[in-house]
Amino acid sequence: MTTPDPEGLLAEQLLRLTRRVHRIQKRHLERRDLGVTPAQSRLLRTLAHYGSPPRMADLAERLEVVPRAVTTLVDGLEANGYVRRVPDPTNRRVTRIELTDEGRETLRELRGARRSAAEEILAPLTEKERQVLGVLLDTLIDGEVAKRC
Amino acid sequence: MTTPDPEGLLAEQLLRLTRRVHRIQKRHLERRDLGVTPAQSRLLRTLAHYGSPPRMADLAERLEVVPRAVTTLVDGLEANGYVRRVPDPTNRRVTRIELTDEGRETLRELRGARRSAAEEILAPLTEKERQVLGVLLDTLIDGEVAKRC
DNA sequence: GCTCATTGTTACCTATACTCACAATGAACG
DNA sequence: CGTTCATTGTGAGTATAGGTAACAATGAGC
Repeated sequence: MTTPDPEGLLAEQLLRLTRRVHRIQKRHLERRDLGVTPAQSRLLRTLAHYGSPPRMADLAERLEVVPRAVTTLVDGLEANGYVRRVPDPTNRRVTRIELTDEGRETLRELRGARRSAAEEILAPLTEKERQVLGVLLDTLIDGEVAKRC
Repeated sequence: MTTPDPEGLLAEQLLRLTRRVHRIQKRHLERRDLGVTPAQSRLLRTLAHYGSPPRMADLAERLEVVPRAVTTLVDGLEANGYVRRVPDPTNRRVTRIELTDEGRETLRELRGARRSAAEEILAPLTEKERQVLGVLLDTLIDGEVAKRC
């Protein structure tokens, strides 16, 4: 457009794009019919990065949401048998979240959904442009984290 | 990380960043205490781009949401006196949405909120990097639009 | 042993956007 | 003219994602 306001526009673009990412992601997830919402998918994916089952609080921090939000997500995933709450033997306050075999299987299928969704979104960009975009987004994300410390 | 999955990661980064944009935007809006939510702010801004008052349907298309969603947003803005619903004399089905003087005033204040929010988000990037990011995001957005036609 | 911090959860609220159904209106056409 | 069909906005209800506040159970420090 002709607005002399690149900064405001950037936020606008980001939001607009993400609404789209959400929609596309949701559609690809629904197509697989696994009963997994985008946020649950994200938690599942995050879970796979841990060596040993993390605590709820760990997940909350990693996902950048309040602990209460994690409870709801885990509830849904547990109802579908994708994760399991296991009590920590050394500290009875904490519950650790474990991927079930079914959860691992689902994760594999989700990877396909994620890939096709990403491909659909990023289609207009060349490989090189995608790399640049990745670096820029990383900078933004890390910048924010650094500020907090 | 070490995940050999740049495409899935990009979507992830985008979503993560936008959650943050949302939070920051919301905080900056609340600070001004204008009773305007992020989505309402976006509608208000969109409204300013029209020469003559658009129809609800126009706004829905521009905002890329279903018409029903616009109703709710306009309800909120109208309750605060920022916009006005005016019947179209030539077609009694359509309602046109008009910015009030107060709405225009609010828009000016919002610009400040938007700028400071954007500055906070984009702080880690140089001017040049911001431009590149803008172009890339634009490409993604336009690519999607082009595909639809 | 008392106080205080940590951990997850119950209960509730908000924002955003969706579908479906519907009433009012306009347009097309026999 | 009237019948049919498309357009336009909205009521009703739902889903997703997140947030706050209060709380009970537990652990840690002194």
